[in-house]
Amino acid sequence: MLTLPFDESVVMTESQLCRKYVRENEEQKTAKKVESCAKQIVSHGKNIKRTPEEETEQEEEEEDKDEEDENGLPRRRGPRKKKMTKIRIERIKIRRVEANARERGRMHGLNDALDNLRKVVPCYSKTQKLSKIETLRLAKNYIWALSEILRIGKRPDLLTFVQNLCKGLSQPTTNLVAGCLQLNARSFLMGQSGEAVHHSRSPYNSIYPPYHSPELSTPPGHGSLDNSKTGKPYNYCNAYESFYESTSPECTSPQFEGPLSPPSMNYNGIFSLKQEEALDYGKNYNYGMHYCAVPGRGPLGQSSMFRLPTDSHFPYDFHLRSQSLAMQDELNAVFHN
DNA sequence: TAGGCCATCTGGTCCT
DNA sequence: AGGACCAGATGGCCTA
Repeated sequence: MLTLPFDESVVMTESQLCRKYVRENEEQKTAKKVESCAKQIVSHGKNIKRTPEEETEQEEEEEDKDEEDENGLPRRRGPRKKKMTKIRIERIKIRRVEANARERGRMHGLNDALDNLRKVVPCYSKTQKLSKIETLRLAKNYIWALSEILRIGKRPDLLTFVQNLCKGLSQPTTNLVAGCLQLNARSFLMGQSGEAVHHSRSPYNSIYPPYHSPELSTPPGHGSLDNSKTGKPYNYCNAYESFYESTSPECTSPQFEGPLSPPSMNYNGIFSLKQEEALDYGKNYNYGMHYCAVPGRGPLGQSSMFRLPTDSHFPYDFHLRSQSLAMQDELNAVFHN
């Protein structure tokens, strides 16, 4: 019946520790409540000089004798309604208090699991926590994006990756993700014609040449999505489909076509790929969360981005061989402020 | 001050 | 009977 989670104590965060402290206080309060209820029952039993068991038996005997209902009609068959005596009410109260404590604990477990989920999705921040719903949405997008990478066998560019992550997320969360990646969130905006607007000033620009889209470039310093001017909410779903000609994660789950190994988690809760070659390139290169996206050399929005031949040799294309571990650290720092 | 988010309480349902 | 799970209600806190 009880399903215990795996031992998460080793990854307990400050917030979890704080919550644990609060929890312990609550447990003490609950214990006091139960104790007081129990005392009431005992005192009640003393007053009437009968034990609760005797009380119950007595009640049942009385109920057996009570063959007529309040209208004087013969008693119907079926489960009898037990009288709500004081002692029974107190018992119900105790059960309720205990049930509340269990429910609280259950919700705490759920929140702990959510905290752990927050740690393995991009943009984990101790100071600015994602809400529950946003965490779930981002996690879903993240899984979907990684699945797409596995399915296609090639890295998308950073901007595309972030766009996928942000589908369906609220504007503040989108801004947060953009901020984490030091991307200008405006670069997510698509032109009216559905053309991608991109000019990202990302950490990767220092390694790879930026996209060449001078006609679409946006002045720097606009760090937030601003849909108020158009009056229309930005629809990432459309953007996505214009890129990939595929269903968006908002619509369907990815179709796995091959026996790909799912991403595994390392001790940090970071996704990494199960691949033997990784050893050749040093120390389990992490992907995904520590996504070391490299902008494609072509223009963003190039629909061939995810349309590689399906017989491409995954995971060989997958290695980020040219990336240094130092760069990985830098990117990790970006994702985990 | 309204709205979002959250924790908690509560009663109902299902299952063991 | 009792525990797990769920969803609705409620009130507190925070922020734009």
